[in-house]
Parts: sequence; structure tokens; C-alpha cells
Amino acid sequence: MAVTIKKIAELCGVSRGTVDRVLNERGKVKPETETAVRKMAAELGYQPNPAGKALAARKHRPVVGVLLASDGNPFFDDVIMGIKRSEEIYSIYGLKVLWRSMKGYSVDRQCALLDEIKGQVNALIINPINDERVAGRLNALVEAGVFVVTINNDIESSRRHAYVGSDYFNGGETACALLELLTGGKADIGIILGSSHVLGHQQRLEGFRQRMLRVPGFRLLGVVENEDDDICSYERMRELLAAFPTINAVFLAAGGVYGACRALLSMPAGTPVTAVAFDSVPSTVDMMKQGVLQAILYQHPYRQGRKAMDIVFDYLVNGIAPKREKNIMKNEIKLLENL
Amino acid sequence: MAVTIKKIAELCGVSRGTVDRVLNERGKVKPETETAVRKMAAELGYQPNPAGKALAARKHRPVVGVLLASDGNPFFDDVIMGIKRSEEIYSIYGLKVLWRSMKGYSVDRQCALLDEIKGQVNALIINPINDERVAGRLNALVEAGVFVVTINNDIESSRRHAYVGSDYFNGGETACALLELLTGGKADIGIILGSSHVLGHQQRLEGFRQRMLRVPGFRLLGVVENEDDDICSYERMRELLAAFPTINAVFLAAGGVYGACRALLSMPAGTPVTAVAFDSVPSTVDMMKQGVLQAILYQHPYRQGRKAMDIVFDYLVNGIAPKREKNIMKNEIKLLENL
DNA sequence: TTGTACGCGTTATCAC
DNA sequence: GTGATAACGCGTACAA
Repeated sequence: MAVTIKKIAELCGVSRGTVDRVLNERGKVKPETETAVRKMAAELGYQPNPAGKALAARKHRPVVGVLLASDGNPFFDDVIMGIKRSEEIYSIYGLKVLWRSMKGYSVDRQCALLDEIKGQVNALIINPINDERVAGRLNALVEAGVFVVTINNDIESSRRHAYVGSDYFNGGETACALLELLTGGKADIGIILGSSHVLGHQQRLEGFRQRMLRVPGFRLLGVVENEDDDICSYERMRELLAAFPTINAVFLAAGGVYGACRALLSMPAGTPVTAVAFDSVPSTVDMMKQGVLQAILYQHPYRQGRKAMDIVFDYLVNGIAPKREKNIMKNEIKLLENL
Repeated sequence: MAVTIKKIAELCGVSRGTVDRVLNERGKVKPETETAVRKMAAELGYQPNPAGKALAARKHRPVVGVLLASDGNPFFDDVIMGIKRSEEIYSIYGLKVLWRSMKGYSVDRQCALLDEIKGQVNALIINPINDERVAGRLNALVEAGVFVVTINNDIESSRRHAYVGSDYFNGGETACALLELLTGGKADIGIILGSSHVLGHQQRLEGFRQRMLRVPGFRLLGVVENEDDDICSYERMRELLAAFPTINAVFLAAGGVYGACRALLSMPAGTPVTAVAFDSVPSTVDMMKQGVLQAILYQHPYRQGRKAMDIVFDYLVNGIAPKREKNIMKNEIKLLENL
């Protein structure tokens, strides 16, 4: 029989209320009773029953805010699906979700949205812009007792409770190792990033560079940025290929994959170009089907959404703190066959 | 406010007990009250609260049996870790696990173990041998009210409630597509299977063959079986390479990966052989590090374990039937970098 | 055939 | 400071 508050109360000769006050640090309890209860709980290895907590939590009607810079970014479609699935499952426990989304990476806009939902939520899942003002807002929320989980992008300068996302550096390493296999270890390489202001993109580039040191046949001829925009991506890629005609392998490290692929398609058929990209959004899958992309890397977007909500639920409803601060999904390699 | 039994009872002007009898089909209720309650429940979209169920279920102290043919098979180490993690999480709800394991694929032994745990468990997670006698035992258990989940291998001829595992056919397809990329679409190929009596191995071969039809440069020179044994695997692989010296790509579709790799290493350094295998067991990872294997395919063993226990828990404690009968993990491609 | 009452573990609210 | 009590939603033994 698992140990319950009731049992501890009996064994200590006090009431359940007192035990609850001790274990949840509500104060108003004599120091000696406190230590006695603490000792007994530790001795018996007391673990609160989540079912009981969940039942009691129903009265709170906890609200979790979801704030994503997802408008017009198909990568987040799967993340949102994951969150929505969890929302569906947990609605029976009285959990409510407050959705907010924005387009692009405006710090002002994100701060405004944070101010708007402030005071309305018990927890927050956010895809934060890596900026001090955002970090400040998040810290204020944490201070006010809001449980904050960052998703897909972290903001380590803040005191958020948990992060769910991928290992960007490792994504770059994996991309390089994959290109090595696909090209036989000999290639002239071009890389397209989203923006050097996005931490994750930088880290992918770093990972790629690091791994490249072990491939003597690789030459990195150019790195350009496309601001995650397809048109810009198309132009930059054409310029890159024109400037370095020997490029026969490209790594598309962020958004704008479709534009870059169209640029590849637009070049006169010469030496075939090996290309790998990130994330299986529909337009990217199209490019795989057309044979422009040989493989993609995948960062489990759906599971990111599920995991973030699971963490929030465990905290808010079950009273369980996250097991680890960082929840990192693996970078997977996908061909058309195993998408 | 979510809809509860209590609310339905009030609205229908009956007692909670009656609503419960209707909803859980315990009988002893007047047909007209029954239809009224049913209608009201459907109208309000009643969903039982898992927390309440879990709390009430504590009195039952449900037991789940785990029966795996895992002894001496390192693939199952991660599966077991996943199950154990779930066991830990769910122990607070009063869930108990009865562990049984066996070595190899003896139908007699598996039947004996099934007979042994019969009557002691409310649910069963089993890695079944694909045999009619086993299927019969499982059906008897289902008949007796035991909730049965097959893991890693299915046995479709039985009436098990759910299956958790991978798509074997797709694993073969993916392996072929991967080899196509790694070899540039031109190779003489050898394949090693575990046993043609294991359905999954057969299906992987089928998937590979099917996908190969689209690769004109591939020639499948030989398929041999190794009974998942490393020594046997070593011998068969050497024979295969001796018989077909042009083989420059191999697909290791099951166990005995280490033996086959040692055979590859033992050959005089001639044309390099591209090799892919299944599952990231330690000896296989070693062979990757030595460069014998270029890549492996991965079927999420840990998640298989977690998922199987989650399904059992949802049913036994929360009273939720599995959403889908088949829970299929993706076949992932792993390099050393993203293991 | 139906209703009542209690227990599951936790928390909030009184009353003392 | 502390204890008693009433929810929360569900299952069920027992009484009517």
C-alpha cells in the first residue's frame, strides 16, 4: 500500500490538515510537529498521488497560455497539432488553453502579447525571441508564479522552468555527416541560413563547421542568409551558385527551403547538386519528391508540442515538477520512405 | 464546467447510482430511464474524468504482466527501460508489474509462462511468438477479461487489444532507399535475415525487394539466414562474400549484426562494402564507430516500452480504451552523430 | 429497479 | 497552531 497523507497523519498523531500544511509549506505549524512530519514523510518515501491532486485541482480551472511566432511558418503546424492533441486530452481535467500567435520575430509584438495575457494564465508555453526585453517579461511572469516553458527556441538568460526543443548544434553536425556519406566525402559546399540573429541557426552552422574539420574533402565556399523568406532565398541561392559554379552540395539550415530548391531547379543541368534541408513541411516534401532534396533532418515538431503541454499539465494539475530542465528531441534523418 | 455523472443525474432527475449503472452497463435499470440517461450523456458529451477513475481504481491494485523473449537479446534492453520507467511513474496509482522473460523463441516455453501467470494479471504486455498455440492462449486471456497488448511483434490471428511496434515492411523499403543513396544506385547486394520463420524479418525482406524494383542498378545476389546468432552470422556472411565476390553492399535485416560485421572486417581489403543494419545495440554501435556500418535503422525501442505501458495504464486505471489498435513507430535513420 | 453512503488522496475552509 | 469537514468525480456495497 502506497503511503498517503492520511497514513502519515495517523502515524504522527496529527490531522491530515497539519500534514498538508507541512508538506506544502503553508506555514502556521509548530516547528517540532513540522520536523516530525517531515521525518516521517521522508522515511516512508511519501509521494503525493497525482490522481488526488488532479481531482482537487479541478476547482482552480488552470489556464495555460500558448504564444507562438507561428503565423505563416508551416513548421509550427505540427507543433500546434501536438499541443492541440494534449489540450484535448487534458480538457477533462479542467485545463484551458489561451492561444496567441504572431507573424515574424518582432520583439515589440511579442512583449505586447505577453503584457496582454499577463494575469490571465497559470502557465505559459512560448516560442521566445532571444531578446533581453522578452527575457525580462518572462522573469516577471515566473516571479508572479506563472510556470513558463519555452518551446523550439530557448532563452537561457531567463529563469523559465523548462525548455522543449532540439539540439541545434548537433543538427549541424548530423547534416555534415550525412552530406559526407551522400557525397563520398568530397564536395564544394554552400550553406543557406535563416538569420545570424537566430541563435539556433548560428548553432547549426557551428555544428556543421566543427564536424567538417574531419572531412578533408569538403570545402565550404559560401554561407548566405535568406531571412527565412522564399523569394530572398531563391535570389541568394542563385547568386551563390553563380559565384561558385563548383558547388555540388548545399545545406539548407533553416526556412526558405522552397525558394532555394527552386533556384537549384532553375540552374542549367550540369553537375548534380546534393542537397539536404531541415523540417518536413509540405513544400519541402514536394522538393524531395522531385529529387531536388536527397534527405531532410527532422526535429520531432509534433512531439515538441505534446511534451511541452505534458510538462505543463504535470506541474499544474498533478503538482509534479519537470524531471529535467531541458527536453531535447533527437535530430532524425528522413528520406521519402520513412517520413 | 465539464460534465460529470452528478450533473447528468440531476438533469435527468435520477440518482448518481442509476447513471453509473446505465453508463457502465451493469443492468438493472428501467429501459426508459436508460434511454433518457443515454441521451443526456450523449448530448452533453459526457467523458469520465480519469482522475476520479484512477482514484477509485486504487482499490483494485491492478497487476500487469510483462512477458518478453528478451534474455540474451540486447535489443530489448531499451524496451525494458521504457517499461520500467512507466512502471515507476504509475506505481503511485497502485499499478503492479509481474515480470517474466525467456530466452529464444520456444513456443512451449511461452505457453508454459502464459499458463503460469494466468489468473494473476489484469493486463499483459507480450512479445508473442507467431504461433497458433500462443494465439489460443492470448484469446483465452482476452476471454477472461485480461487486457492484452502485443509489443514489437504482432500476432494478428489473435484478438489482442492493441499492438505496439514498428512497420517492418517499411523498414525494408527505407533500408533499400538508404543504400541507394549511399551507393549512388549501383551495387551488388547481399542480405542477411534472422529467420524466415519470423514474420517481421520476412516483411523487411519483402519491403526491400519491392523498393529495389525502382533501382535498376541494384542486383540482389544472395539472401541468407543466421538464426539471430553471431557465430552463424559470421560464417554465413563469409560464405556469401566468398560465393559472390562482387558484393559491395549488405543489408543486415535482423540480429547477428556483430558476427556479420566481423566477417566483413575479416575479408581482404578490396572494394569497400557499404553496410546498413537494424537497431542501435552496443555491439552495433561499435561497428559503426569502426566504420564497418555506415548507418543503422532504428525502431524506437524505448518508446515502444513506454507506449505499451501507457496504453495498459489508460485502460486499467483511467478506463480509456486505446485510440488505435496499431501503434506504429517510425523507422529512423541514424548515423553516429544522431544516435 | 433505484437511491444512499462511503472511500479513494488531496486541498481549501472553517472553527477552535 | 491545529483539527474537523466538505468538496473534487467515480465506483460500489448495501439498503430500500
